[in-house]
Amino acid sequence: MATTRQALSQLLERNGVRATPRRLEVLEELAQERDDVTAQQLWSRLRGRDSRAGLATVYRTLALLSEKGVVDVLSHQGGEQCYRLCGDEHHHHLLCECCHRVVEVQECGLDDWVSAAAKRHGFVATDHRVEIVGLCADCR
Amino acid sequence: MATTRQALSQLLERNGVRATPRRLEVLEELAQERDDVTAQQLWSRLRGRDSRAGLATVYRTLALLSEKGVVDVLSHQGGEQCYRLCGDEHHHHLLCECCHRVVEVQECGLDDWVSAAAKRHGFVATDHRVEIVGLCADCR
DNA sequence: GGTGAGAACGATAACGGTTCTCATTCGCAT
DNA sequence: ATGCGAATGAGAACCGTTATCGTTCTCACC
Repeated sequence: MATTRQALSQLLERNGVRATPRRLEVLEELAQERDDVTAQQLWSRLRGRDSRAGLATVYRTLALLSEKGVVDVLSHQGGEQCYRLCGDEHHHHLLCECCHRVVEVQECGLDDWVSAAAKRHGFVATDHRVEIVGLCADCR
Repeated sequence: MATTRQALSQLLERNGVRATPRRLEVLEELAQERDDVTAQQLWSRLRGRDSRAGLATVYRTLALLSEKGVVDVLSHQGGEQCYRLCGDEHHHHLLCECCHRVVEVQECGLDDWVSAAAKRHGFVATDHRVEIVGLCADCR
């Protein structure tokens, strides 16, 4: 994941989001996370650094970024929302049920299966989400 | 979906849940829903009938039933939790993005793909969830 | 048919994550 | 420099959910 200010700023502009200092701070922090984080976690980490970003700004920024497709939202079974900076392309997620590690699965190849399953029930599929839950290499 | 009191009562007992009058009312109402419903929706529908079930009881019952695997929980992208009475077997869901209809997809057949994708990243898969979003026959 | 212990229940308060409000500050074009 | 609209911070408000607690119900046992 690109972590320079410059690259992150371009990432924002490319997706039609004005690159303000606060948004860059949020995005930069997000880029350093290996796994997904909640808005509150992100906020407290920003607090731990020099940033004085308000909680509302963190929520606003994350909502904006997820709307623009810059970050992924994982709803994590009823708990709070988790955010993660992922690649632009279509992908799915592997979740470790032990350490909660999140890994992207880039190779999808499920389009045929998805549209067949949809067709069988009279649907036309426009999107699909797959979450694989399991144990990562470390937790096995 | 079986809708007789008797059948629903057996469904509860079979899953280790005592079949009390309140729980039967909740389950009976749930069995009449075509799509998924929130706890509050279910509660107000029960209110509309003869039941005086409390909101807390509805929440408690739904939590218990989902824990025992009797009902499915759909997290529906950040909003509130939705509940649905589904079949016992492993299945996935088709969601209509227009009318929010929910249809079960019984045929999975993704196990090989899932374990291969997991293995590729050092994971061992224990479970997976698939949601297909699209348009149903009526909304097309 | 009572009786007692524990589970279930209803009403409502409490909780926690998220969103809204509004006054202030900032960014940018002029 | 200046003005205007967007962005921001602090905290209140909101709302779905959970906890509390006194009451009621269920059911095994007598």
